[in-house]
Amino acid sequence: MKGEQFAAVLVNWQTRHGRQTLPWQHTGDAYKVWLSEIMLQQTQVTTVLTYYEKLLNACPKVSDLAAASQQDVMQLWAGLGYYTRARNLHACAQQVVERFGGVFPRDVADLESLPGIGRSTAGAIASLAYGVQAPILDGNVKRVFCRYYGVEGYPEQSAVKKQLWLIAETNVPRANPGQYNQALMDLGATRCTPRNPDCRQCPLNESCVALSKGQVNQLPTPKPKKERPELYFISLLVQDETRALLLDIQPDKGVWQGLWTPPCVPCDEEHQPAALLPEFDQILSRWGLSDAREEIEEQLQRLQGQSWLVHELTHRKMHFKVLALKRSGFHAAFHQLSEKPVPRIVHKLLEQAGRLNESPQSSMAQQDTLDF
DNA sequence: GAACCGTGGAA
DNA sequence: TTTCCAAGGTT
Repeated sequence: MKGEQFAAVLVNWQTRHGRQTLPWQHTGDAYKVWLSEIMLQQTQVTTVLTYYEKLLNACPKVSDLAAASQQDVMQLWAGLGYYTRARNLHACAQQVVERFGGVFPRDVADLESLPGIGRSTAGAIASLAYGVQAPILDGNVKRVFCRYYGVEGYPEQSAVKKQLWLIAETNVPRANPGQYNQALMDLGATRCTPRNPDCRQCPLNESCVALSKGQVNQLPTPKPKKERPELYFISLLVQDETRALLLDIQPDKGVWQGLWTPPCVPCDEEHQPAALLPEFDQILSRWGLSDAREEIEEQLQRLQGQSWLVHELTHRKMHFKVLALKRSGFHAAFHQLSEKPVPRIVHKLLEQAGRLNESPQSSMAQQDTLDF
């Protein structure tokens, strides 16, 4: 199928079968399109919706976001993951205000010069918000192209990626580029899915190379598997009667930087108490909790028989055990969870602590609190 | 290039 | 249960 017809078929299909009611669609608002595109990077629509509404409610305009504090932005993002996106989001909003007078540029190169906006996101914003003839190449589009054109090889490989971008550039139409790009994404999300694609209801099924060759389930070529290092931690949950929790900010390197977590001591799978006690001594001393040393020692012994709480990241497999303390009175390092940006694991750890504290006949599950 | 960076849902 | 991967970008 030639480029013009390829686009026409997709646009026609999008009108009848594509998604039309997503909150950032049909707004003509580049701020909303940008916000949704950043949140949707490596993240599914259903996950994004609540975060999108929450952030847009807090920051109706890009100038509101630019004026917010970084901690406020992180808190609005907390739980979504890939937190560099949140820092870039904030920096981008500030640059749009400073460099472009509070209006997102329509030029793709200008868009790409902004933090957190790469080539695909720039094309999405330009085409969806401004009707600029610019291609996109996200995971959905890669999959559609790999199958329709029978492209073999892992899509992130540079030669393959180059070929896919060439296809994307060639096909994007002058007319309705935004709806065409939306069609590609909708097709990938609802018909040309990673598994069990619905080729019967695909508008491209008469000329799809993968379908004609019976290669739909082999394309795109899967990414090579990587070993994930397994990491083990003992986390220390100290909570007072107001539910305030001892939290510390993560350093500017590594996972969860800029977010707040309870102290976590790295260890090995065996985690011998004798080896860990000095580490906990340091933590207790730092937070003025040295009187809890014996209790910690007892709990470390007890932890030996317990199973690990697993938290999987893209490139790490993390294991946690929970050590819980109750403390009364004022501590400057104690914070309400609602007041600090915390990663999801913190909620998991608290749930775990609540379960451990539960008496057998108590069925009331405590959330985000230790049972006093 | 390749490593890094979260989380949740589907099968 | 495990595995895969979702509207990627940055270093």
